[in-house]
Amino acid sequence: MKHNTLQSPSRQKPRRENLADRIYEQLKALIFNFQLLPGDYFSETEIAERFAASRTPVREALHRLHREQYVDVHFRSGWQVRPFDFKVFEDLYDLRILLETSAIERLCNLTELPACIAELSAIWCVPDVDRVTDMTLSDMDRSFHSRLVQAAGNEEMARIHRDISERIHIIRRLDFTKDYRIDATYQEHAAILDAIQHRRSDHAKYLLRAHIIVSRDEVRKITLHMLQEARERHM
Amino acid sequence: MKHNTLQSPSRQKPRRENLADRIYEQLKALIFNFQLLPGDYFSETEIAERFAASRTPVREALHRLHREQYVDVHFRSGWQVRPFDFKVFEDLYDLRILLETSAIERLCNLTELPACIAELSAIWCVPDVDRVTDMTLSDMDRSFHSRLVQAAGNEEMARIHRDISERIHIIRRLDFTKDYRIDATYQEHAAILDAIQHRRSDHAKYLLRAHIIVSRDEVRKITLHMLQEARERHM
DNA sequence: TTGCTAAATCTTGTATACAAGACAGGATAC
DNA sequence: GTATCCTGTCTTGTATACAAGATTTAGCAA
Repeated sequence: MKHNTLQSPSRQKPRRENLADRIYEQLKALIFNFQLLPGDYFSETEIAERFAASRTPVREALHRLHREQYVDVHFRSGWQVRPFDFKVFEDLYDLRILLETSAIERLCNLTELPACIAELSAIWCVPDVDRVTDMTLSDMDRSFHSRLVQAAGNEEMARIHRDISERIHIIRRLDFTKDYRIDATYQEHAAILDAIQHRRSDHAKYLLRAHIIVSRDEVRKITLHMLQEARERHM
Repeated sequence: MKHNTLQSPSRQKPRRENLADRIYEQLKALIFNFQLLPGDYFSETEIAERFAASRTPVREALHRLHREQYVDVHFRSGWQVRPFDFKVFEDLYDLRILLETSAIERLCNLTELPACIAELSAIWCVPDVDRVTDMTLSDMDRSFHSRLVQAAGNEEMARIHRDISERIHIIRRLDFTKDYRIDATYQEHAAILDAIQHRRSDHAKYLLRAHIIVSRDEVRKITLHMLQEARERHM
């Protein structure tokens, strides 16, 4: 193979929108919205017809979703939305706790905190009346935790944290339908930020762990509830 | 879209070998062996001709390598082996330390250790003469650390640990060319296993952290050395 | 009704054709 | 000499055709 037959492109192009990406996003949305249910079988042709595209970009999107554990491919027998696996979510939550407490540890060892922390405080450490809700609380919560990890400066940890947060998000959203969690979320985030700003590492980690475990337990209940409902539907 | 137009395939098929997977592996090998150098540009057609295949499976392999951070795609301007980024490897090492110390912590809290730990001891806690070397030390080392994380029981952590270990492996292999590291590796692994078996969590974590940091520093030196050589070649 | 066989249908995997744009190099204007 | 524009070549992105096999279903026998 000849090397360097291509010249170096002058600039990094902004990866203009392509069909495969669009289909990827929309397909993921279908899965997130339970329009494609865990366990459902479908074919590339079906998806291609639905999006008025050819199989090529659909395949690219599906293989990407496969790598990200959302769907499974069966050789010459179609695709399947990966069924919920209870343990996977438990494991992902534990991994989140690990990454986020590590981030807190690192942040608390800094003499000067990144500007990002002050920005988070401006969002979360506010009286009730100043609370903005242009995002859903679910998205705001995800953003809070992601930015916390990002602020610690390890890009790889941040990238993985984003990925697993998104995977959890499928089921996590369902939690925030309950109003009483809104106040609690604000208070808990504010307390965590406060502890970080006072460099109380262990306390911050303790608060965060408790905060995430509440989520995990809620999700556990939701999962059980969904399984129950699914069973009833099929009886 | 009609749901469930497909019936459930009776069995999980063993995903028979396909061309895209083969090309993916071979392409990764090319990158690992520095036959494709970081920074090199190439096109899908070149790769396809080299492997006597069409662009379709090549594209699938390349997109997979892209998601795994090995290559970059430039819109209508070819592909590029992602240049080495020093900080990425540093970050990956820190993530490894985090995952592995977490695994040790968990293992040390078990009343009964998984059988896997005894198996590892059988490999690493042996006198010099009993050392087997059917694998390269580099592969054995990777296997040791992966199995340690696997033993802790969190599948997601184990999966991510495997992925990052593989990414580090590109450069990590170069370290084990030095003979004096062989003895050290055996001793350090044995010491870590011993500490785990005696439930000395903090000590095991301390040993492991030191063990990985040595690797990281070696890699750092290698990277600097390679950069130096590359500079000299281009002068 | 039940069980078996074979063809018809449908699936993914792969090769190829086409489209739209990026890039290099040369011609041209000045 | 220098800058600009044009054109040909090469690139990836997308659509489509074909291959090989898995699944289903119709048909038939007992």
